[in-house]
Amino acid sequence: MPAPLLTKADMLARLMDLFREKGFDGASLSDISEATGLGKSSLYHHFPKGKEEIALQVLAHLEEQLEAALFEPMRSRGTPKHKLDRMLDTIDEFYDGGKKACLLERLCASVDARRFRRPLSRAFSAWIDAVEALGVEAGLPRAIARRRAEDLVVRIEGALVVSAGTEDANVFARAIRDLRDTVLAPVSR
Amino acid sequence: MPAPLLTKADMLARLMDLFREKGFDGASLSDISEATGLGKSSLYHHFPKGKEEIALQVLAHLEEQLEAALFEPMRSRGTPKHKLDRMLDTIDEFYDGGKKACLLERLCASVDARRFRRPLSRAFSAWIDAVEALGVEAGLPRAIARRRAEDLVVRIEGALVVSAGTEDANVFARAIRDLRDTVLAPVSR
DNA sequence: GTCTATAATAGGATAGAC
DNA sequence: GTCTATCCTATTATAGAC
Repeated sequence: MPAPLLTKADMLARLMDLFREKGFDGASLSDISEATGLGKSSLYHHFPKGKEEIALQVLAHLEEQLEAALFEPMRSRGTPKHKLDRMLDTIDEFYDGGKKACLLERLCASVDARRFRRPLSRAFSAWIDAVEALGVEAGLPRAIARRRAEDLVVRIEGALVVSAGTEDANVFARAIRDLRDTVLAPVSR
Repeated sequence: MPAPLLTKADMLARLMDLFREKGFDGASLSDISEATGLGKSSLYHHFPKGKEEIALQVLAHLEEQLEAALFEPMRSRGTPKHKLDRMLDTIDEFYDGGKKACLLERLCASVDARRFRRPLSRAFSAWIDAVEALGVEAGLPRAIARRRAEDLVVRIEGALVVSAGTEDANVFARAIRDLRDTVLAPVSR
C-alpha cells in the first residue's frame, strides 16, 4: 500500500503555518487545498466538518507539540535557569525570532473564536502553569512565580504583535533577552 | 437641510467597534452596512474604494483620537507619574478593562496587513515615543525610557491577547497595575 | 482516498433611479 | 446621499465517479 503524500502530522504542520500566516478568517479552503496538495473534496474526507474542524485539529496538534517540546522538558532534570533558557530558545525558534505569528493569537482574533475557546484557554493556562512550576522550583513564592509566568506569556504575545506592527523583530528579541534575566530572578528588591 | 443620521465621526466610531470585534477579514460589508445603518451602495459614496478604504479611514480616525486623548495630554503640565496614571486610566477605559480588542492588533492580523503597515507602524511608534518622552521627563536615561516605553506597549497588547484567550480580564488589570509602578521607577538596581 | 463537477451561498462592488 | 437591483467572483460544502 502506497504511503500517503503527507502524513497527518505533516499536513497539520503545513496547516498550522497557513493559519499562523493568514489567520482563520483569512485562510480559505482554496488556500488550505493548496497548502496540503489535496483537492477540496479530499479535505472533507480528512475533516468531515470542514474548516472549523481543521482549525480544531491543528490546535490539538499544537497542544501536543507544546507538551512535548516545551512543557515536558521543564519537568526533566536540569537547573530551572537552564530549563528556562531552553524554553526561550524553543520559543525564539518557533516564532522565527518574532517574524512568525502565534496560532493561539490568530485564533483568538477570529470571528468564530468562541468555538476555539476551550482549547485556547487550556493552551494558555498550560503554558503559564509550566513557567510557574519552574519559578516554584527555583525557590520563588508561588504567587510571585505565577505572576511572572503570566507576564512571560503576556510579553511574548505582546512582543509578537508589536514586532509585526512595527516590522521590527528587535522588539521580540529584546523581550526574549529580558525574560531570561527576570523570570527567575530572586525577589530581593 | 436635514442632518445626516450619523456624523462621519460617529460612523467611524461604530466602524472601529466593529473592526475591533470582528477584525478586518471577519467584518463583511453586510456587517458594515448594519453597523452604520447605510445600504451597501451608500457606503461607496462615503468610501469609494470600498472596504479597505473604510479600514484606512478608521485607522486614521484612531490616530487622531490617540493624539488628542493619549499623547497630547502627556505634553501638558503635571508630574510624569500623574500623566502616566492618566494614560493608563484612558487605556483601561478604552479597552474596557481588557474585554475589548485593539484595532491595531486586529489590523496587524488581517490578510491584507501590508496595506495598513504604514499607519500601523506610525501608531505604534507614536505611542512608544509618547511614553518614552514621559520617562525622559521623569529623569530616566533615554535608552532606559525607550525600552520601558516599548515594554509598556508590548505588555498592553500581550495582556489583551492573553485576557481574550483565557477569558480572564484580570490578566489585563494586573498588567495595568504593574505598569503604574514600574514604567517610571528609578533605575536603582 | 482522491478526483471532477456542481451546488448554494455570501462576498465585494457597480449602475442607475430617486 | 440613499435606495433597489444586479453583477461577478470566491466561498464553503456536497455528490458521485474512479
